Amino acid sequence: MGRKDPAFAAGTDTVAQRRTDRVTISDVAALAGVSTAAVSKIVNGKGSFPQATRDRVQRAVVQLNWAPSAAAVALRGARTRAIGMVAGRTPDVLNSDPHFALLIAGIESELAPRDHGLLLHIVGEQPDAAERAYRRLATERRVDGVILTESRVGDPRFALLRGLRLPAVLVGTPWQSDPVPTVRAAEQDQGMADAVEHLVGLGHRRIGYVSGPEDRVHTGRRRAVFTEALARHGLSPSHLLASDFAGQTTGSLVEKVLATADRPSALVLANDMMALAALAAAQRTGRQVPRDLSLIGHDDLPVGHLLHPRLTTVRQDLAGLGRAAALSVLQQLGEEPAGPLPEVTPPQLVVRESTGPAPG
Amino acid sequence: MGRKDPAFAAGTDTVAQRRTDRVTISDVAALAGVSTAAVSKIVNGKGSFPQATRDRVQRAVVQLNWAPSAAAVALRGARTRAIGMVAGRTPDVLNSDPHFALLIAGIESELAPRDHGLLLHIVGEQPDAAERAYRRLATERRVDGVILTESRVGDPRFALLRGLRLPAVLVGTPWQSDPVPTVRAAEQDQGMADAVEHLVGLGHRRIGYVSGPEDRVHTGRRRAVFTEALARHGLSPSHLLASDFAGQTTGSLVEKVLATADRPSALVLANDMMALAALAAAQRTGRQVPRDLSLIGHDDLPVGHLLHPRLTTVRQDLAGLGRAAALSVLQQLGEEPAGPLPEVTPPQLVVRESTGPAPG
DNA sequence: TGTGAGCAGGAAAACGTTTAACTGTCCAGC
DNA sequence: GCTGGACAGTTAAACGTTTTCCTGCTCACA
Repeated sequence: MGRKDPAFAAGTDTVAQRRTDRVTISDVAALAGVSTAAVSKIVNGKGSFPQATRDRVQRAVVQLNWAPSAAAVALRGARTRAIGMVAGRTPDVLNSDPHFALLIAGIESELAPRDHGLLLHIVGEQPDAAERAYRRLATERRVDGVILTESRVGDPRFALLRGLRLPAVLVGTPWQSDPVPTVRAAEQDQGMADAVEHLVGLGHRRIGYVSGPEDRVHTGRRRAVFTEALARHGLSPSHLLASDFAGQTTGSLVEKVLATADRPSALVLANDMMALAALAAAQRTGRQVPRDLSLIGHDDLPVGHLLHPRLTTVRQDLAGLGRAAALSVLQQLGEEPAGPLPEVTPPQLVVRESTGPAPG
Repeated sequence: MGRKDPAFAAGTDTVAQRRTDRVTISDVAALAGVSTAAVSKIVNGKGSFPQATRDRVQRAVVQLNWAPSAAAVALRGARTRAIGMVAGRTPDVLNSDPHFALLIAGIESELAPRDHGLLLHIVGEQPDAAERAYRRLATERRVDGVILTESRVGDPRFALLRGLRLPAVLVGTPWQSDPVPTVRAAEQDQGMADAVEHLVGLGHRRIGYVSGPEDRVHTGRRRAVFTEALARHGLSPSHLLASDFAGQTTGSLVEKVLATADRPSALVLANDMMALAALAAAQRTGRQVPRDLSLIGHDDLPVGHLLHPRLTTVRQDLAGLGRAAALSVLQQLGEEPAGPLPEVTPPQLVVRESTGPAPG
């Protein structure tokens, strides 16, 4: 067994300490009676070796429980086998919007089987914090590529990452025509358009939209789609509100709007948590959903169909987006054969119980 | 500028390619006119150098936008500056339980300012998947330490990590007396006990408990606390149900219980999402909360006070736990001065609107 | 004039892999 | 008998840092 262990020239008990220390490829090589090069090639399936040698090496690997040091592999020029993601949100907003969790789950479901890690950085809202994070990720060569979400108006990250030569993929709609690879669903506006059709078909005429933060690219886009869809029926939005993603703000905003005389009979909201807040606000002010007010959310988070009434919403295939994004970076890295990415299900209106005929 | 660049012996345009490649410490050294050793010492604040030299080096660093390669630093024996976390849950359960997001946010809030990364792995529920993930993290030396959550009955991870010599900290209650460092709140059972007191005080006598999966350590513990608190009033649980963490299961379980003749008048649930599902189930079967049924959740997730009625719950300081956990690993690594960890607020009953007097 | 301290900084090894280039042996074919 | 090729590996360089000794040099002081 341990008979073949190399006895390096070293201080007497340094060796002892060494032995209990991490096991390296040389230990494996010594135990298998071959060179480190042979071990490396065999575990990486590179050269051609007789079965007997391969077995000896494999046994040694298992016996010593060896795995190549990620640092050494990375240094040697191979890959880090890690993908980065920087979330530019404050912790509590992040928390109240499970959107991220779903996306990350999708990403990991592709990364994990390929033995890649996800290096997550949650930085505050300040734009330079995110930039610093990316810069560090790149110059320290901590990751092979990054996944971006929530592109913003005038987003500086694309240029930054190009400059840093860090492969990247954006989940969502890029700002202008940024040449960064992008994953998104086909017909991505259809869901929102359908939502408007649905409401108009139910007789609603006073329909408002509560958007997320203005600096997100999708905020403007979705609102535009909303407005255009209304325009096709000769209508215009009764209210255009901008909230942040936190439920509290949305709640009081909605309460205020509902208190006015020209209140909407239906509200479309930028995500499901905002819709949940709106629902609560309506109930709190003595209104019933959908009798007095119809609500449509966005994303189709699991919470939506636990509610009473169940939430009508525009389903987004967040996990699918995450999966596609992960595969896209891996393709750029040559870790995954090129080819079409898996389909991302287009946004789709899911009619449940929070929408109904217009009152009166 | 580039005049001092070393001209390595190499093919003609290989050099050109090299130049556009990543910048290394030698480039900085050449530009500043010193050795790489000097650069290293100066940026790490080690030796003593005259201010002029320090300035030259700093300028060169900035000019070339250099940062030490994480791989090289790690290989040299310093730290990876990354902490690992393995979530042994399926993606959709992870998603429907925002508990994780909050914890992660807390962890990152301490890690980020110290330039540490969080390497996240989401593996399925199979126990060996998690074990493999830890093993890889350790043998590949990808992280300096790990944070564990959700200790399970007979949890093999502690022994595993000790064997791997990977510093670890557990968030929550260890199984038996595992000698792994642990962060948890003081008086961690008080919240649950108060919940029972609260219900009994409102006149409830038929009180049930809906727990999470049996293999979690806290499942048994909380249920025991629940049962004991009832016993102090000469009562015993009217129902003890075990659900998973998914809302669906809980919903149908609660519907079923409410349909029986000996139904409880109050229900305590293992987390807020389960309470939300229970609320919906009650409403769906025509019952009003809290008139016909009182509900108490656990964790105090933001969603709880967006609901109608607002959820009475046992608040847990998840972000605080995350922060303390992060600091605890950093202390073990010597990255953070030893000292008391920040206080984690003890679990605390937050009475809101989902609990009321017992009916009839 | 010699000596030692203190300063400013350099040379080189080490960390653990991967890989290009090479070596030695054996055998087939001419 | 010699060449060429396949086989079964080995040697050594390279990746980019950090760190442990070093080496000159200057200057004060005996």
